[in-house]
Amino acid sequence: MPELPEVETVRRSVAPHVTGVEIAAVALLHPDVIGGVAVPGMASLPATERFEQVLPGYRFIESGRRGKYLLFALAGATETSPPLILVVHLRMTGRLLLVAAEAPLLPHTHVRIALASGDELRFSDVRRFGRLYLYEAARLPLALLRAAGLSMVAAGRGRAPTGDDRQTRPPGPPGLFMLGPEPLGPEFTPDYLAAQLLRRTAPVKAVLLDQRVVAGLGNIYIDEALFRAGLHPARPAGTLAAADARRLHAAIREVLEEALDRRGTTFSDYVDGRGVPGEMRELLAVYGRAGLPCRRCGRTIQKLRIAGRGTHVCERCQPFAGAVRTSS
DNA sequence: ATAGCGCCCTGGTGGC
DNA sequence: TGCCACCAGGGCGCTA
Repeated sequence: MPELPEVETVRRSVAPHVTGVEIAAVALLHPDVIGGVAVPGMASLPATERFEQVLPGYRFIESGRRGKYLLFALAGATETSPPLILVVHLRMTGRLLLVAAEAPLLPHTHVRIALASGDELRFSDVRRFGRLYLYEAARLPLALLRAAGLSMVAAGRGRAPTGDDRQTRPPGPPGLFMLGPEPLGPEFTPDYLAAQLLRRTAPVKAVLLDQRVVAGLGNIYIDEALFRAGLHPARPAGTLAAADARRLHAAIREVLEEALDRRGTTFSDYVDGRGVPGEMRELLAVYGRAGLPCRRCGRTIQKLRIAGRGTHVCERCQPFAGAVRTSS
C-alpha cells in the first residue's frame, strides 16, 4: 500500500531519469485509469485521447508530492503551450516504473509514456484503483503547487490566483484539494494534531486515515504510530489527552522518517520506480503480525476491524482502558 | 456537519 | 486436486 514514504521513494527514484527529458509518445492501454484531463483545446476529443495527444513534445521540469499524490510539472516546446501537471495516485497496487523502452511489458500495464531518452515511464496496476490526471498548471491552486514542492512552476505562475480562480472548483479528484498538512512539514505540530483529535468522536485510527486531517498516512504507518505511542486505535479521538497527542505526533514523524530511510514497506506489490522493494517491513511492530508475539511484551498481536480497515494492535502495550480519563 | 458503509478490482489464500 | 468464498484497502459517494 503506497503511503507517504513509498510515494516519496517512487518520486526520488524516477525523478533523476525524467527531469529535463522530452516525451516522445503516449499510449493508453487501459483508458479507465485516466481520472481526469483538463487541458486547453481539443474540446471535441474524449479525455483519454486528449491525454495521449497533448503530451508528446512536453518536457519534465520538476517533480513533487502532496500526501500520496505524485506531481510532475511539464513544459511545452513553444511559448504558447501552457505548463501542465501530471498527477499520479497509486492507490493500492499501482506502480510507476522507469524502464528501457524495449523492456518486456509487464501484465496490467495501462499507460506507456515513451521518452526521447530511450526510456519509458509505465503505469501498471493489477487492481486498476490507481489514477492518472492531467491539468493545465494555471488551473491548479498556487498553494497546492507550492506545498507539493513544485517551486519552479509555482514561481512561473506569478500572482496569486484571483477571486475568479477560487470560485470555480479545480478539475480533478476532490481529495487533492482538501488535503491536510504534510506530516513532516512545519504546519503539522503537536498542538494542531491535538486540536484536530479533540473535535472528533470517531476512533483515533479513523481520524488519522482522514487525509483532510493529515496527508499521506495509510493503514500501515497509522497502526505502527499508534503502537509506538501506546494508544489503542479504537479510542475515540476526542478522549486523547494532550500528552497522548504529543506522543502520537512524535510517533508519526518517527515512523515516517524511518520508513523513508528504508525506502518504504514491501509486502507483495510495492516497488520503487526502478523495481526495487523497500526494507521497512522487518521493522514493523504490529502491521501484518497478527498472531505473532509482540516484540516489546510478548503478548499475541490482535487483528481488529476499525474504520473498515484491518487494524493490528498489542492490547497490552496499547490498552484501551487508558482511554478512561478521570473527569475533572 | 460527521460517522459509517458499500463500491471498485483482481490475485492470493484457506476451507472443504 | 478443484472450486469458491473471502480478503486486501484508498478514496469517493451515499445515507442517516
